Amino acid sequence: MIDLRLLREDPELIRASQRLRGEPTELVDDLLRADEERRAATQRFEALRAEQRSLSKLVPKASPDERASLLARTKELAAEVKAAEAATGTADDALRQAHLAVPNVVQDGVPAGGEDDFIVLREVGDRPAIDNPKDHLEIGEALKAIDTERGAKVSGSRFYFLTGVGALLQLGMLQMAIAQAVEYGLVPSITPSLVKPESMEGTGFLGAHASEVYRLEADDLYLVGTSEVALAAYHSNEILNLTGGAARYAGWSSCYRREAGSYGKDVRGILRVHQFDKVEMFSFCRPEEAADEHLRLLAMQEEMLAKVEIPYRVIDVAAGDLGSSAARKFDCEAWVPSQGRYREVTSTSNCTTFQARRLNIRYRDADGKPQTVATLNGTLATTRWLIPILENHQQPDGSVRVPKALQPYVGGRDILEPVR
RNA sequence: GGAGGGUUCGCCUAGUGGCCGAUGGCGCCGGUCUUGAAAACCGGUAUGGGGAGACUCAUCGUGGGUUCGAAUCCCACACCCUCCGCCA
Repeated sequence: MIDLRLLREDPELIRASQRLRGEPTELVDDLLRADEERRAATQRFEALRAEQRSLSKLVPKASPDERASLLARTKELAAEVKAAEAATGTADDALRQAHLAVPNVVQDGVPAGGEDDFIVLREVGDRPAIDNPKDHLEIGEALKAIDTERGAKVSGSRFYFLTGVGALLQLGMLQMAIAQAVEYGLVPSITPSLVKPESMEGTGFLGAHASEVYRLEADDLYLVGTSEVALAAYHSNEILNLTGGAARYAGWSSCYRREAGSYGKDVRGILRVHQFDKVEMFSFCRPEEAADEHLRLLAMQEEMLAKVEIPYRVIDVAAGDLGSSAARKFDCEAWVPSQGRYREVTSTSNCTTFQARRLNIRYRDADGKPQTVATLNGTLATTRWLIPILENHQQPDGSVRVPKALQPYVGGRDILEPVR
């Protein structure tokens, strides 16, 4: 939810952000109107309520004949108060709806446009020269590391088993991510995969992406698509102490996505699956520190990519391709030799105060006054990384070289050999 | 799944219809005293909304109801705890 004070002071700023996203500016005017109507309704109610309370206090002191007329008046007032309260409730609901409809204000410098209008900030690493590169599934099957056939047999399409060195590789990579996170002072966390509706809603995943989310009808719980959900809601309705700096976490969880509407897209291998594992970073910090914090998260992602020795590029995602909570988003895309192009392997978003306002997460400023925190998130490692790791490090004989930094996390193996 | 107990301001607690936004203790902050600290004493100590402001409104788990008036009475729900059963 955007800051209503900012909206009142500078509605044009919000309209400009909407234009950058390619979203209607009318939503901004709807919100302004709803805000005004709610304030008017509230004032009406409060005036009536104040009168009711002061008259009510006179009742016990009144003489018997005064009392009769007083009671007549207060009885009338009670009905008016009730009506005014109902009107306030209606206005509140309308405001909330209008409020939820407006996405976060885009940060200065974000490119305008949609999915293809990103800006490439840099390309890092040398792409390996591989003749007729095999794709990750072919390599993974030869290593007996990835089994999508049995995944489909047991659970359906877009499910898979990681076995043998495949399982070891994923566990090792995620452990390396946690180790790096700990090194930088993040609190390692294993988070719930099932969350209540308010947690899902608070993080903004029930808006445009509601159809992406698995819901357990019988228990009214949702399967998270990322531990961002649980980590964001972890401090909901709290006032954090940020005097020692940002509160930072690294959450490890399985993630679940319905991938509705992506039929026929990336069906081969483990690029786009219903369940995967991920280590996700999450920061709560002062709003004025958020842009720097964002760069810090990006740097940690790049450090991880360097450790697994895969070429990648960093893109500044265009406004129209941002999630509703994000003010800015950087993606790292790894080089995938079999496809001859870059594919997203990390994403980091600065949600400024947008997400925290909905989740009611605050800190105390220098004057001791509660203020809304900024939240940021970013991928540190995920199942998908196995793709560029296997493909970029494949050898002509079908084996796969293990990057040096990863070797200690896979039992010291430096090479993964095909299983015959 | 069954039975019982509970949910009040950071923590503990008082409060059974108006004097209650709410008692007391602990904690915390400030002050006095002290070479310093502790102790003692004094004062302060929820959040959100509206208003230029004096101020005002909301919030005692949540939602409804009764009443001129609800932390307090009634109904429903949620959550927590204990015990029994079941499962792992």
